[in-house]
Amino acid sequence: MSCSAVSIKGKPTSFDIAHLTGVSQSTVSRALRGSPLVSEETRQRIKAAADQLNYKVDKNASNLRSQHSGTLALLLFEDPTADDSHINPFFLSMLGSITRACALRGYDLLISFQQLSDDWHADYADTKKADGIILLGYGDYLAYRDKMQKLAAQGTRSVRWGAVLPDQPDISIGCDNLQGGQAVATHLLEQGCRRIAFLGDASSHYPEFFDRYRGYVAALEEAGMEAEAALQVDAAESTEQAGYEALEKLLERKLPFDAIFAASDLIAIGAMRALAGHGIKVPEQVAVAGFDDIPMARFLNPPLTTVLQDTKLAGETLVDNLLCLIRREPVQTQLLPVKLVVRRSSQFSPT
Amino acid sequence: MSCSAVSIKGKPTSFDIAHLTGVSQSTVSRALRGSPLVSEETRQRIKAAADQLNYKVDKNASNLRSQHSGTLALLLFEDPTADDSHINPFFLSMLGSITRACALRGYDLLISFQQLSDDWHADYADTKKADGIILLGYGDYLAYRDKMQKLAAQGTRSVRWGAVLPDQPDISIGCDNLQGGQAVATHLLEQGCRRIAFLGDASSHYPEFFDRYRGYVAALEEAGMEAEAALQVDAAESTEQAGYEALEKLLERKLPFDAIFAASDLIAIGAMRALAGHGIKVPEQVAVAGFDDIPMARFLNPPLTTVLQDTKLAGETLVDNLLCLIRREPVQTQLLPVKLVVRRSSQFSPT
DNA sequence: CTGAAAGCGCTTACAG
DNA sequence: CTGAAAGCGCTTACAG
Repeated sequence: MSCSAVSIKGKPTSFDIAHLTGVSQSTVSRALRGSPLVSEETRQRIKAAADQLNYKVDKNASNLRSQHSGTLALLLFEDPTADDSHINPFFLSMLGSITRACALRGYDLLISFQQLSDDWHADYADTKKADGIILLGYGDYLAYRDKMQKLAAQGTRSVRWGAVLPDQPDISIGCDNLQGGQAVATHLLEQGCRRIAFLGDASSHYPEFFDRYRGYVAALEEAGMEAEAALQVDAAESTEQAGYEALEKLLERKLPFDAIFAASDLIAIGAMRALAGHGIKVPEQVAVAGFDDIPMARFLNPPLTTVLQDTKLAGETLVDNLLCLIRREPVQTQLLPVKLVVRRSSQFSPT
Repeated sequence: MSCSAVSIKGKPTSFDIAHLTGVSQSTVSRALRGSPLVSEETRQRIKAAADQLNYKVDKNASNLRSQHSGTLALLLFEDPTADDSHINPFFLSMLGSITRACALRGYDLLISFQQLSDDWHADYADTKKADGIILLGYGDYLAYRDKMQKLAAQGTRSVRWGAVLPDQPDISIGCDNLQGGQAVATHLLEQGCRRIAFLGDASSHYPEFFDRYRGYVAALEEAGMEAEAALQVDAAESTEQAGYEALEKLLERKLPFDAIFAASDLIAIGAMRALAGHGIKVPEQVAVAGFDDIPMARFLNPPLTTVLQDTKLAGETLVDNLLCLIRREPVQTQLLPVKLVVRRSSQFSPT
């Protein structure tokens, strides 16, 4: 089909619209950007012409000129697992809510999965492809802390999902891991469990797990008990495999335990598999609880007691805070509420 | 910290690097792009200076000039569910593999979730933000077919995940749904099931489901049986809820059945919940199979027999084909192999 | 309310 | 192998 008005090769430009409507190119630009300087009648004519030619503003040109991209970048850090096909469902859920939050605010989203070990090629901000960066993922906090520091030093605007720490170089949003951990442990104690093992790293390398652990310790202390170091088993990666191995390690210690508090749902799933392998019944003999409430938690056998993080709110908060940063408005680190979700895996009933 | 060589306000440009190294800006650009026209010695000097100033090529400028963006866009279509928080895990998995495939090929990826009902604002290509578009998602094929046609007419390069159809306006990559459906039905027949219900739309509105249904019909015919229309129940959306409702509808028909072939795993999960609600035992009384092999399939109770689609290969194929299109190389629609994964849910054992 | 003009930071013929 | 220059398609002071 040929155009009735002007014959144009390739994509039309604002000059084409200008010719077609008999105004200047500046006016076309203003009209399409919604400038109040253009009369309504002119704007309508211009819009009609733009529609007719299927004209769209070239973002590369407008971004170059106006020096912002209307785009955010999401960097998802993965454990460098051999099997690269599965991302922690919790982060997938975060990714979904961040994508939606961006769209609602008129921003596009670039995504990138990064191996923590790789060279951090978060060039999106440096190359002006994105106005700011959202960091997301598990991984050794201390290992990428200096990278965040570098980002901040370069003036890159970024927010991070993770533990809110006193000495951090950036803005972070996280859920109340401490309170979540405390809620889980309190619940398990209420079920009658007395020897609760914790599966997950409890060091400043993994501050979110550490906070969950601290909450667990706090709950025990509140109940007049003391946390036993031998009942904590590292599981740095938040994977099923790490959970499986952590439980095997726990069993090797030959200590009695009647509950498992896994630092994440994936770890809990692995632990449950290991328990089943040893013929230990969940929840009758050993109660189990996780953290995250990933979609499959309710479908497990038995359904998993866990802590729900509101990923929708989390995504929105991350995006909103980053947009504040971009607009140079003041922002603060924030702690989001969590909710204990009780399911059958914690219905402890020793005989 | 202040720069030792030249004092610069804001981000450095290629002119800054040129001044610093005593060459022209053109040479800086060539050197950084790896042009063979630059001597190795000069290139090294320029690279060193660029590193020192932390210079990065402005993508908006280079994209504008060179007329391509090095970016692909992924449009994920969602069922307009009220609860907007969950995306079908299968597509999440595809999203992961597409992201990785893009990264490996040096492309960035923009993502966007789209409601099928919404105005299709796939402006990424028109606005030059992306060189091409990947379409992904369930939804009424006929409802967005003309939109794809429009995309193609505008010269937008795009590939779609979905059924490979004779009359389609675009390039699509899909798995062999027909063979997958046949494999499931054959397996259920081998388990001794004789009255296999199909849960899922079987019309050209949902061509992937339709192909799975056709495979099921073919398997029955091969066994000398005929598909019974009353044993097929629509479940247009691929959601747990749709599966639940489909099974309730099936039960209302008061027809005997001994197996459920759900057009997707999510539908199977909903159906299993409904079966449990009626006290019907899976797999003893009714065998169940799904399609997709989403991560939670193996954790269900009982673990779900299903059809694995190789999402890694699928993502790579989509990206590679789109890149071919962008380079104006010939491409073809492709059918990817599937694999039956047998788990306990199909261990039919009537008493 | 509108237009002429400068310029965002590159890439790439063109000329040497 | 290198440089001077044009130009990608916009936005936005500046002048009216």
